[in-house]
Amino acid sequence: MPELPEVETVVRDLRPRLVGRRFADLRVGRKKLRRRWQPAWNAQLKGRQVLAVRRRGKWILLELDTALTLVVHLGMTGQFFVVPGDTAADRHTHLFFDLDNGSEQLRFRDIRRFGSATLFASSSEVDAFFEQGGLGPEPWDVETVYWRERLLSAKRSLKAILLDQRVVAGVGNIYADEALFTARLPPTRLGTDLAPRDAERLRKAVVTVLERAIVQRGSSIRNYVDGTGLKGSNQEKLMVYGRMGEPCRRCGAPVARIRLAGRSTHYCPSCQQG
DNA sequence: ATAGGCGCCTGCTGGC
DNA sequence: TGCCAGCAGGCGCCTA
Repeated sequence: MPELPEVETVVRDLRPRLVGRRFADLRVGRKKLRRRWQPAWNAQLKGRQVLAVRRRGKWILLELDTALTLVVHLGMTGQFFVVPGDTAADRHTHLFFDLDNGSEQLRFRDIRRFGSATLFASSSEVDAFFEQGGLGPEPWDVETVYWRERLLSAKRSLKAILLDQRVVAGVGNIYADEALFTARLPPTRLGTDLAPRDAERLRKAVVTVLERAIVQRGSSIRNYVDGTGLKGSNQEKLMVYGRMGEPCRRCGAPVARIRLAGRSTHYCPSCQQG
């Protein structure tokens, strides 16, 4: 579900609500998430204070005192938000953190449970974890030369390249399609076939669509909510994603949908011939 | 070395 | 109404 803009919105919402506060108590549901919760973490987390809330790619990092870091991924349907402690919870809510006196709670809710929460003992362990996964740079840190190298390093479609978290961190299915539309490049084009000026246009388009989506507080297609439980509005601004058969907002031709890189892929056959 | 398929899960929609 | 297929903001593993 959530890509970089959605995760960034959650982080920005959580930051003022969490920094400086303590996990007075916590409760963990029985259903397992993608990465197994270790029972020993309960005792380690209890009483910890939140020092910082950060994002790296689609990962959320809660930095705690005593160097602990809770690393959360929202998967497809994950939600991470603060609500009054007496708010009703359903069977899909898996983690409950009482903040200070428990008048408010940080909760992790995830219908499909592709999400995860993992406790690391230090920031260097977190770094090693990202290193091991080969997590690429944040989109705004992608340099022209690096980008060119990555496009040329393998013979695969632009869509597959954009979805590869090792190339650039944070882009998912929605914003890959949106960036390709903005750059006016077909998703099936091979990275090895891009002229330098096309590559540069795509690099910039990724940043543009992500920044716009952050301003709109993310795209709520189905399940996504921000750090307070509210929907974003970027779904109203999408140019191609989820619009198969509808007229292209630029030229009026019907938006097409194909299967590419294992994912549903939307594009305008007329605009994206680059 | 890449694409494609599957698995992990649950819920929703559309067709018959 | 019921059933079944197909779909979904992710990602890791396997095979050819």
